Amino acid sequence: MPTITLPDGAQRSFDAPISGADIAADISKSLAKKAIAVTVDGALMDLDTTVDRDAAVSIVTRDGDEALELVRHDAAHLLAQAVQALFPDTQVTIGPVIEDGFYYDFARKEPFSSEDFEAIEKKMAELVDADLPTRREVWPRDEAIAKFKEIGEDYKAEIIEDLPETEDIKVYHHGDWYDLCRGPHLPSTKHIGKAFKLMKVAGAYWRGDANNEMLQRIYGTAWLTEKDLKAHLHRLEEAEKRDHRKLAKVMDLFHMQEEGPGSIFWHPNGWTLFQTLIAYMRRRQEEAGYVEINTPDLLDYSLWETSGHAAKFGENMYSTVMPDERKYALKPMNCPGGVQVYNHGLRSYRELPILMSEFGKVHRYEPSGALHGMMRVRHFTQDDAHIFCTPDQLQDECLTVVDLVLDIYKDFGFDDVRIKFSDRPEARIGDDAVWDKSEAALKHALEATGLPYTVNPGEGAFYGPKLEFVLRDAIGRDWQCGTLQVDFNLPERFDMTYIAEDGARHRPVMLHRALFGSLERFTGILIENYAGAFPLWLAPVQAVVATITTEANGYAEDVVRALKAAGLRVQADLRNEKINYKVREHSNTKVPAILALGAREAEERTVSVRRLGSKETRTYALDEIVAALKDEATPPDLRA
RNA sequence: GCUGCCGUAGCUCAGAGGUAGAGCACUCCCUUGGUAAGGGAGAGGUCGAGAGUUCAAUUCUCUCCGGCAGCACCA
Repeated sequence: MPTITLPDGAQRSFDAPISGADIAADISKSLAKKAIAVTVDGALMDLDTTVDRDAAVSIVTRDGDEALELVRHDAAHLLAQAVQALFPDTQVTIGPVIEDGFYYDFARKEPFSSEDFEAIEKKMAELVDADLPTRREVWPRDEAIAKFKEIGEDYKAEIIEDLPETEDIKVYHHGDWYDLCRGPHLPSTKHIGKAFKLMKVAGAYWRGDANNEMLQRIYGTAWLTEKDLKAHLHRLEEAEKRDHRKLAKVMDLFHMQEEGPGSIFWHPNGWTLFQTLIAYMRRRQEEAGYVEINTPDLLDYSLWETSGHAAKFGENMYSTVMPDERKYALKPMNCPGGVQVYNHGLRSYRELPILMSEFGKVHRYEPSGALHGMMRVRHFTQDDAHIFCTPDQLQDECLTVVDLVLDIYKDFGFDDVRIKFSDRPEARIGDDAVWDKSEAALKHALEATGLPYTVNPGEGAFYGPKLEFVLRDAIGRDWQCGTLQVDFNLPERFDMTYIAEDGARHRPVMLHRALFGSLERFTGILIENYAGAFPLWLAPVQAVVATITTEANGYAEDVVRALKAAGLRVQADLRNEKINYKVREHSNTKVPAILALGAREAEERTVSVRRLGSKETRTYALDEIVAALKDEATPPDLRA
């Protein structure tokens, strides 16, 4: 006879197995009305689940934390039900909950278009109004396969065939319509509500495998209330305004054109930002004991065969046979170049660790569909470095890199960096003892930060484990920026050695690390992170001196000269335009400080300053504002 | 690379089987104006490229190139 324990600690005993719904009813009438599911010993289950043993039970209502996921999952079913009602020639496959919503993958010859959405949404709303009750059935495996095959749902049949023998084949009915599903689900369609919206349709491979047929995936978003839905749509709109591709146009940072797919034409403003980032990184690295090198972009293909890139990465490499009949390839990575520098001469253990950095431009023939603004390009600059050290030094070096990268991200306002740890993959080189050591070193360095991280089992490089530092863009996409990898492979392939204390040659360990990762990608992330409103030290144009009347032109030139002398990036706007016009234009292009000058300022040797994002103006003495801006424009690493 | 959508002036976009329009930007003129668009005039396009259908294609069809969304890929 079950005794159930409620979240507040209260216990209730029942004479016979009892359903979640009845437990709710036993507690209160109002709760029974609001109940949509139960958790039994922490596991979320259907409301009609029968509890036949002692357990901790809580009744889930629409106010509970679990409600949103249930609503979204039911919304996915609702979508499938509506689609099959309207387009009977459609097969269903899977429809999971994702961040902010759900999707459902359909197989149908005719493409869906977003024009179909209105009709589908209308149908979904009708099904909600119909308040179709949910009914769960457990079917014998063979019958389930036969049934789904019979009704032409081959994908469902395939899913069941692949389910473990031990798993119940659960089928959820919503009215007449039914779907294979693990559950749980809401008691009826009414509980889904109508705060959902279909967002987009796109192709997706069956079971995520590019060798399989392509299905049509319809994405939707679903929320508990209309207000939440509106807020979400508003957030999306706001995020779109931060899109670096749009802002880069407005701010005149770079452009791309057809002849160079995935290639950036840096404009003066963008290049200034790029160079500011490099200068910053160069200082940080120098301070951390790095030396900087530079190696050729184009090298004989044999080098890439030695390194293993030809075999592993060849499809992504640009290569060409020249009139001298030699085959050359543009470097897709900097590491072999760095190794050549290391190998040029004998190395002593006394030199190690060697921290060798290179701002190297790498060239990768990325799949056309992967290209995305500055985030995924075919030619990009890495703030790369290779650390050559003894196995004993490995752990300390990892730790130093992790500390450095996180400290650097802080300078750019990134506090919530996602970190991923990827360990040994199936296909790998090196014996397990070496992997044990390298994984432990990397993991220890990571854990020393105290930051949360996720593990990607088996996702490491074939030559060693890696850390990825992931930043999120304005539209919610995650991009890997920094990385730290342990490598036992290249030292082997390139026969790298150092002379140890014992006078014999030993094999060094190599760390690959990039902190920004790609300057191009990091710039894109930065634009979105700041919505273009850069802190002064990063802003390509830090101040504009705008005249109100031509009478102030002479004085404006003095002001510009004074600001330039203080090392500031400043432009004069002496155009015959009203100050309103100038303020508007320079605000739109995100100039952090507008210094307006009229007859009064010229007379008093002052400037009237308006800062981006503020409507106020303040008047300063010239010396005062020059000093203040100079101070503010000091990069974070150069501050006292 | 795959599926779908898209490609018109520097930018944002409208348009239609009879060879093109707006706003902003640009040039010139007037205006010297005090913190988010002063007024006027002018210039600017092989309608992504190629082929086909048609009396006629920028518009319809096909191929290619490029972009967007997602998938796959991604040190």
